[in-house]
Amino acid sequence: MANEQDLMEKIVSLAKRRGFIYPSSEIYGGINGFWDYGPLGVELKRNIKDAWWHDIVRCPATGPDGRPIQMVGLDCSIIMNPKVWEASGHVVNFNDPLVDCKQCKARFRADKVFVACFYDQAAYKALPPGDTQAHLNFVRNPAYRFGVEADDESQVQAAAVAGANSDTRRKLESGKYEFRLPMRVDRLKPSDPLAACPACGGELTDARKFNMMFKSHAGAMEDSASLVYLRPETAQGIFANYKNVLDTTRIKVPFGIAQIGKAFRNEINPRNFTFRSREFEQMEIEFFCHPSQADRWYEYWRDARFKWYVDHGLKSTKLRLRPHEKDELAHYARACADIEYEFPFGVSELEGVANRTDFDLAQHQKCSGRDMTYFDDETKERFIPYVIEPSGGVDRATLAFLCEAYAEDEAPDEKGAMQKRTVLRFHPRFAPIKVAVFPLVKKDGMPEKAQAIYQACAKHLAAFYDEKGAVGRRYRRQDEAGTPFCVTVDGETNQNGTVTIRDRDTMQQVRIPGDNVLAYVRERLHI
RNA sequence: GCGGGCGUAGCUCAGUGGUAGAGCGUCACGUUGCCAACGUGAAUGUCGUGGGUUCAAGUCCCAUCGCCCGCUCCA
Repeated sequence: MANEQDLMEKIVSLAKRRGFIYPSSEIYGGINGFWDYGPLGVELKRNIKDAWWHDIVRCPATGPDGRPIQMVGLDCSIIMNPKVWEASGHVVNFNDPLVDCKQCKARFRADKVFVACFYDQAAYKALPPGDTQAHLNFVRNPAYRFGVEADDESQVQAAAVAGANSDTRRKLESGKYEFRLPMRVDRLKPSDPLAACPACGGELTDARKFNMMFKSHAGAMEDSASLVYLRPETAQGIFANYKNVLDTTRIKVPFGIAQIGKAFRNEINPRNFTFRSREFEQMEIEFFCHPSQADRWYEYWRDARFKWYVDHGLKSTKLRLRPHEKDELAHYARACADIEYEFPFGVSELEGVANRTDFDLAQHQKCSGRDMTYFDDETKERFIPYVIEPSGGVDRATLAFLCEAYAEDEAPDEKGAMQKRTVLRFHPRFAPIKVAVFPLVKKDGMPEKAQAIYQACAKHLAAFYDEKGAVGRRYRRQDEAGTPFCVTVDGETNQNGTVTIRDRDTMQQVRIPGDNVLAYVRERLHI
């Protein structure tokens, strides 16, 4: 763990030092949960988004039905009519503290749930005096404690007795049991094991407001009528536009709508560098299909998305595909799998693939009054499509690729002694800079020739020119930026026009004609 | 949210209540001949922020913000 912690610190440090990721508004002390991407970071992140958009929208694969996948893009506004969030369930119980049962997943208003105990007097008196732990264990024994829903404290005992079984009631009447310790659940200390679910007796989570949406006001008046939310997910914008897309594109089920965009969640506890941020970017597909085909499409997208991460360099040994257990599923989902990556700080979710059924469209149909059904002209069938949702975090993917790329190896210095080298082994598609061009020294016309090669490359791909300091240092700098190739103009260039081109990972150099640099790089990087 | 640790130069970090420091990095000039070269010089700090104690605070106290770790949480 110490090593992993060191590794994460090195990555954070490198990210800052080389301009990948900075703390947001750092000159004012930063702000918890917000991050900025620097010059290299913005290229990395953009490359990831571009690759996703290309592979999903522009050039989609063949689906499980043997036909090319139908996919269109969308870019929705961040602020929408608040009714969207009422329909989606995000606004539920806005002001009320809520608790969830960890066991049965039921949700209650914390100020309406009380916990108490029926003490077994005989057992209680038999406890060794002065043994605090024994008393605590006694009180927390699930056999005695219970939760009950009641409007206020005065009703707790009656409600508890009414809910008790006949055996318990007899013991209460005979004085063997005593009613004790009624306590509102949101007044317990966080995570107090006394908290018990009124439905099943299971352990409850801490009381908290579940609404994590950032709020603002649209218009001049800051009243409840002007209240709006920053979207906490991009999905609802797609559902809200589902009918528009159907009506304007001649697209047919099965098809998908893809979107990349910012979302905002007022996380209680941002943590782990950019992994859990309050402002983040999602790349998300809502794939609409016939209910009978949903399982098949779910499996297809789950496996396709997993493979995408593997194909772009995440080691399969560090990736997990974790299907959710039945009791772990959200209320709207019939199946869900997380694609997880083994970050230095632990295994965490990169992307979730869920079968959301017709929950969202049915919800919007109900709340908006608009018809969300689809009519299949071939089968003459009318239905609300099921939705398969692969939803990935762009910032999480960026962080995963950054962590995966980070490597330290050894390289000989000028005198032949081995020195530690830090190198980012990015997939070529993601490397922020594809090729760097150097003159070996700043004389004999080398800078001019190098500039010409740089200019030719820069028209087609991300290139970088550097003539400062020793060439070895420039190589190492590019290693830390993850640049796959470095081109050096030297004395021989003057004689025959050839340059050296150095590979980031092997550090081997080959001589090629200066005119061939662009073609060479494009061929090797498949771009 | 709770508990613990830490905030000093771009990075990593020293710093005993008494002049603000090192290594690396950055920049300039010179030198150069392929993997963090060398020489000379330079820039960079409200010591996270705000109060307090003191003749004097980077150092002690309080608050606050941020980061890290553990727990919790992540519809």
